[in-house]
Amino acid sequence: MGHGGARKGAGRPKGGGQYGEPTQPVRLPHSMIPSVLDYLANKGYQLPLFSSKVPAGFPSPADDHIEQHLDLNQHLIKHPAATFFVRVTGHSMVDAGIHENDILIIDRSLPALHGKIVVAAVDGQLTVKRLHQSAQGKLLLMPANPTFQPIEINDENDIHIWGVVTNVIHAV
Amino acid sequence: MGHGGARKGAGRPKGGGQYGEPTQPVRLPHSMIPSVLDYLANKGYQLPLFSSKVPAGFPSPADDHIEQHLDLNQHLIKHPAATFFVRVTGHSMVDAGIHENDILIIDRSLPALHGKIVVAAVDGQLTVKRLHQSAQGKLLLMPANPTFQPIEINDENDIHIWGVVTNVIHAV
DNA sequence: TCACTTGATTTAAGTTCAAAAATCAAATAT
DNA sequence: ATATTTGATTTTTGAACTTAAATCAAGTGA
Repeated sequence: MGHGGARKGAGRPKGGGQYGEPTQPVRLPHSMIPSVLDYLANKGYQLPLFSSKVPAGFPSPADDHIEQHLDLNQHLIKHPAATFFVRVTGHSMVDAGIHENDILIIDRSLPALHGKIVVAAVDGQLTVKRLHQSAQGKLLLMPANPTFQPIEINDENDIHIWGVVTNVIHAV
Repeated sequence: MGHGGARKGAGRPKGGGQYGEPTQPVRLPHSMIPSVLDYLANKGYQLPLFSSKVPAGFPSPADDHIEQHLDLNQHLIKHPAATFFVRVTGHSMVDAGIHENDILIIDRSLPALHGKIVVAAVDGQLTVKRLHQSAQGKLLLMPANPTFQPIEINDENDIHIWGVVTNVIHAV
């Protein structure tokens, strides 16, 4: 009558699930469940990173000669709560490699130091400018066109620096 | 003796949990649990996107005047299984806005069409080049230096196109 | 003897359950 | 009268439990 019996290898195979490894139930907020499942399906967006100086005799990225794996969010966004994006309009920063429709990654938690490219609100409008610190210690927004005067940041005018540009994302 | 009693508003407040909304147990693979918790803590990296043409009288990004929310992975990576990154070495593509140490996003599933910037393996080395299709329909990799000859892609030489560059990520 | 069916076993996956947390109100103490 | 303690209530939250899926081996029939 006995069919089967206690033995090694019987039963549903270990690691035969959809993830190929042990799982555990964790509670997720309702609104994030679809997004997390997408995140899982894409393995956390950990994609291979190659270097163009590495010999590449193997035409498939699915081999072992991979420098490392990268998640864009983790790599580009150090302070998620303090980071936002700005889509560029106009061509005022082409000399800094910033073009129309580029997406800028802005970190509000970084100090606005001399020479940094910043996003500021000037006349109620967002603008991207390079920050200069004068000899007197005053902060100036440098315009793209040198015939215009630098814009000083002080308590009188209503100019606020929103944050420092950390990366430029350009669609080719 | 009765303390408390059935009444509206008694008990632990609804939405008082760590997520402020109902939750549900979902099975996750062990290896992804830390990464998913990080993903949740950062609200799925859905960060605000502003436009620099939008009036910005409000100095805080934490207000309602936000164009939309964006997740870099979802926005930049349309085919996760076919996408990889390449870190740029050298200055051969500066005219296309590609600089040393930039990270290129490559999609292997896009057709390598005339004019596209592609990553190819030439002489066992990864290189970034613009693709040209000649009048005869031959595919050519155009070198940065015009004194060099274009490299033809055919069955004789061992040149493979790995994928099409979709975006350039540049650290300022 | 070989192919097919049936029962046992083991893991996967999702639901349910029970303990913990947080709040309100009555009871008690100051 | 005011502050503190205690019990009741409701939701959260992590773990236990149950059902389903997949595999092996013995039994059955051709």
